[in-house]
Amino acid sequence: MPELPEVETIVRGLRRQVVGKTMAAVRLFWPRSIEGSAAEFHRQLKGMTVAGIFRRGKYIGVEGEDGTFFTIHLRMTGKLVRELAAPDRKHLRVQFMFSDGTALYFIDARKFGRLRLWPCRGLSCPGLGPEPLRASAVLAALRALRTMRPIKSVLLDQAVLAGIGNIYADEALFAAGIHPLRPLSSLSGKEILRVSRSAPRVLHEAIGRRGTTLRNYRSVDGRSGENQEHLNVYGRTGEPCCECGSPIERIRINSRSSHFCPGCQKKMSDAGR
DNA sequence: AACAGCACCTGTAGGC
DNA sequence: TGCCTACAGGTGCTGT
Repeated sequence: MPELPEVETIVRGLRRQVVGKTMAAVRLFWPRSIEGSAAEFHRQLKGMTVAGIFRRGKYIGVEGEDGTFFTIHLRMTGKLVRELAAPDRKHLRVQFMFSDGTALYFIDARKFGRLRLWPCRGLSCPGLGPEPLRASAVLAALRALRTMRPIKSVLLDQAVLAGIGNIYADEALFAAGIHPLRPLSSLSGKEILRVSRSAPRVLHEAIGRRGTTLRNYRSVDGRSGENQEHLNVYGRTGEPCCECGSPIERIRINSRSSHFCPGCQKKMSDAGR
């Protein structure tokens, strides 16, 4: 479900809601949501006072005052909410009860989301690329790679850049005017520069709109995002492109949908743009 | 190296 | 209504 802008929105909400609170009780309704020992997870978290909340890529990190650190990855349908709405009840996987009487619920219809104790303090992780929020970071990451893989696959690779998912990869490529199947190594310097600028831009814009709500994403206080009103290609198969009017096409890349405008995103290099 | 296929799971939408 | 298929914002494994 959530990509970087949605996770960032959730993290900002969590900071306001749970920092400083103490977990009086933790209940695991679906223990497989916990990676590693569920018993150990429960033992470590009970009584923990939350000192800080962090984001790294699509991971949420929660640090306790005693240095305990755990992560939450929401995968496709994970949600963190303060209030348990009736339809969410059957998807409740983990419940955190705080000593002030408030609660935080981990809801996850498809059960893909994972919580786990993190071995070290902080969210350093050797498998994650840099944050794609600055053009210079994206540029450096793309320039360091030489591969014939499609640019879309590269953007989705969390080891290259951490946080971009299917929506924002498609939107960033549309904004840059680059076809998703173009091999990275075929991109000109100017084209690499365009992607490096468009990816942070679409992410920052989406954060400003508190993310994209297509189905079940909600911020911690239950609000929808607004970025779905501003998508140019994702989920718009057959609709006219806002720039040139061509019908948006959908193809499969690495078994995932890719949406693009055949008029604005040519398959061949377009040095003239 | 990089791909497809499948696994993990459930819900929803559309065709018949 | 039911049955079927396809599809979904993610990641990780296996085989080729």
